[in-house]
Amino acid sequence: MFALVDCNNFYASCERVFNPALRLRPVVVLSNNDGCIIARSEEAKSLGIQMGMPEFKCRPILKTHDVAVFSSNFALYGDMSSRVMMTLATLAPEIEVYSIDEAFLDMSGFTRFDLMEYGRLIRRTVRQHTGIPVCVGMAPTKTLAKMANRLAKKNPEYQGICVIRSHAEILSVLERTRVEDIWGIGRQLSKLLLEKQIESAADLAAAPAAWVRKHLHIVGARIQAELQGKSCLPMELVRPAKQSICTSRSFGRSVTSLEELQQAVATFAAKCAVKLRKENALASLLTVFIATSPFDNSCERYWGTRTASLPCPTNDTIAILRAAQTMLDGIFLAGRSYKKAGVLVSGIIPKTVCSTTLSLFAEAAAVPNERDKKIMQLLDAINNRYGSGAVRLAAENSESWKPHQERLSARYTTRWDEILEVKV
DNA sequence: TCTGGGGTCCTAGGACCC
DNA sequence: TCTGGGGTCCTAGGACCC
Repeated sequence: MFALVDCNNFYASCERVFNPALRLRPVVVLSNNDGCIIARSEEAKSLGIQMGMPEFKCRPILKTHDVAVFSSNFALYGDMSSRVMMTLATLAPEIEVYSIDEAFLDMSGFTRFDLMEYGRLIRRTVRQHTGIPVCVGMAPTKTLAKMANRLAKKNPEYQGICVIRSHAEILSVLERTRVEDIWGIGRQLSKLLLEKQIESAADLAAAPAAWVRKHLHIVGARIQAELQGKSCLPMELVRPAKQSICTSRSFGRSVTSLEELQQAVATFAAKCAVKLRKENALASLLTVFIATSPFDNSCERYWGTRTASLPCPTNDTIAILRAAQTMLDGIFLAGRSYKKAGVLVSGIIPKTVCSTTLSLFAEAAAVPNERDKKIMQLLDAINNRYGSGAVRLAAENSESWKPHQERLSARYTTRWDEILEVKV
């Protein structure tokens, strides 16, 4: 048995934990740059505010119903997430942190337990330790546990818990779930399935296996097996090493000059280097991209991107930043209004493996030496202690392109100086 | 005026190896 | 004229997830 524990309206719930006045108000949280709605409390959902809606389009509703609107505060959500996960880790022998607000628990040893009762314990404990409401779904496969969780969320009479175990229970849940609501079936696959009159999860479970293998490939075949109660997605207890790391932002305003783009790209390159060092890894490929707005029809859309291999795998801020600047020169076109840029590092290798492999062109490529490594260590140490951005390269500058973040709440759990702030 | 960010896996096809 | 079998690596594109 697997349990899927999923936080309810996670970002909105985080805002409420530290600001109890919000309990009586609908709450929404915006994406970066205060662009789209990415989280809604139940009250906000029932006002008809859709996930992913641009904020400016629902401004009238937000205003009329006195909705509390927040910029996204990832320092807060990330820390709250780890509190929830730490609590969950005490409630099961194995836990897989699946996303910022979800975790699978291994329930296979709980055969003698009343799982409903245990689900209530999980909910109560997480609520008590963190203030975050969660729902719990339990079933013999991960896909079915996801489905159970969804039912627990959708039907108030379940009181946040849904356990499916017997063959009859599985069948009943499959019949009540449409294909597009199955974990792993997105828009394209739903379309294909609906054309074939496969409309419910029960239909998919009963579809000919060869057809599923052919049209939905291996991923679909696994989903089908899971729906039939055959578990083929095991618990993943350690997070696999990252294969790519991306830092990108939409700009608060349009940016036209190369100089401003350089400042943005420098900032993103430096962020990628920090993330690489946190992963204890080196990157061998670097991608830089810049883009105009996809929504601005008054001018031609431009998406400039370039990828190059680094002379020598590295996580050195200065080396990555230099390479990124050169690549930016190659894709920059004057006379455009840029709205977004980003830096992506890939070809990632663990530091331990690579430290012995030298580039053929090592001498020419200015391999990061001991001194550079020491500088990076100091940089990280200072920023860890005094806050990210306390020390940075002069090339990093967000003056001109800084994203909007006008409704940011306090970082209640990670900053002493903000702990008493409550903005409503 | 205003529209997010960060990932993964799979497949197909080409180039290449023995 | 006839031309096998079994692989790897890389990339682009498509699909999905939160």
